[in-house]
Amino acid sequence: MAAYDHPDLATFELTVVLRALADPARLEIVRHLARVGEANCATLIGTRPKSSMSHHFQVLRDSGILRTRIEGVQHRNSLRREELDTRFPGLLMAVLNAP
Amino acid sequence: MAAYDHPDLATFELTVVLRALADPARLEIVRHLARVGEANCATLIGTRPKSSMSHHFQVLRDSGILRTRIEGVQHRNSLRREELDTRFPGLLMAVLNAP
DNA sequence: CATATTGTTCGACATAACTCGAACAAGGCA
DNA sequence: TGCCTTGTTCGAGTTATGTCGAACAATATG
Repeated sequence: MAAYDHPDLATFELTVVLRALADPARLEIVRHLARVGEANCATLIGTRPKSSMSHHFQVLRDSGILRTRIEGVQHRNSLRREELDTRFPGLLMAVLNAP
Repeated sequence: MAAYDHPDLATFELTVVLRALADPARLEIVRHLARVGEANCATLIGTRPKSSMSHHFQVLRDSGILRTRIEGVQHRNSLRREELDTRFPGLLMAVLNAP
């Protein structure tokens, strides 16, 4: 498996990021990653099928919210916190702290 | 025209608010209101037809982002800043300050 | 009352988005 | 090599969302 493409910080679009966060499944993923730091896809699958999760990870990746690092067979995901904070100060924190 | 229903602070849903903000037209409306304080629908219509704008205002209203006050024939819109800030601290500011 | 102004509502259409099974790809290991 | 694990990709189906014209409602004004 080839490495993923991650968008550059300067190209993050606010509406794209907001749309990516505006889904319950993805919000759950983001909050989980905020707690554990890094996780592979499997550990994040609740009751949803793999293909659905793969889709959500792609949306999050394409928007710039997370990064996926390949290690063997596993794909390790983590938030791009510093970059997100640089481009959209306070946004991620507000979302993570929200009820 | 009867007064509008505005959702209660405690019922604001993060995903609903994010989805409402995740549209270019609505983001423009929100940013404009942040600048001018209050505005009726007509002054916010760019090239879009009235029915489209009415739809966007409804989405923003239903999510809790803005309030609409009826004064004669005009409907005056303004952000529910304090309430939004109470429920989602920092969120609106992050969105308004974003590039 | 007649008319203009402001917006809403309705209905239809187009497009985007989420969901999920099935097939596929790549790495690790016996 | 054969098989298991981890995810992706594809395709189809369903639902949600945005767009816009046309008709309607409410208020103000001549």
